[in-house]
Amino acid sequence: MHHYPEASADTAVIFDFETSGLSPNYGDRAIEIGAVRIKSGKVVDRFQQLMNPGFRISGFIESYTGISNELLKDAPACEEVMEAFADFIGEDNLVAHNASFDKRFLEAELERVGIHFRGNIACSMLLARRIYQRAPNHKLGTLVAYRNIQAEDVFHRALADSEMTSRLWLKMIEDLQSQYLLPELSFATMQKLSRTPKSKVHSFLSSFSSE
DNA sequence: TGCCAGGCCCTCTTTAGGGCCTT
Repeated sequence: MHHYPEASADTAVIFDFETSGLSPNYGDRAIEIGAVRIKSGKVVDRFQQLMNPGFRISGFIESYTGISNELLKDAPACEEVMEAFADFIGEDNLVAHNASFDKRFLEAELERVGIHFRGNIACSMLLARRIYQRAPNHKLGTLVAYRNIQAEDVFHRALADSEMTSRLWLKMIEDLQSQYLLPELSFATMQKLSRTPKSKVHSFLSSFSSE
């Protein structure tokens, strides 16, 4: 897999996992993957698949996600789905909301099928904490409302959350471009911004725009 | 319905603690 951090920020795969819990190191597995591919700011492809983790999920996860054990019973195994998702990712850069969480599951599930993921992942939450410092909080649902982004009819399903994260990602690009008069933002610049101390965000963007 | 992990980030910090996010 080759990845291109110098690629434009508006071309990427935005993805989201639903899982049986919080930690793959403690036996949790993916139960659903959803993704939206954007190219030059437009949605050009989608991926959504439930997957059977091989055990019953808790009642908490059933009600949190709306994904029942009954639904998972006939779903393909994680390994089969993850191989297909690796093909879907291809060479694109990745985005997720609170990416450290989704990255852990992506790496753990891909390792199970012999794929060592080495791509770039940007975090929309870290960016939103810098760009929307006055938002009430930086949960996906709050940011969607805060920025008047079209919501899906459900939350906590993989494709719906991916769709909303993709809209948030594009909105952040749009807001940065209009606020700092930037002609184009690279994926790498977005990643750098997500690691810039909050107090230095303005100077980072100002210096970048004058380069 | 929740507090199982872990990275980020602030503060009454660095020999640490706790809230925010994700499921």
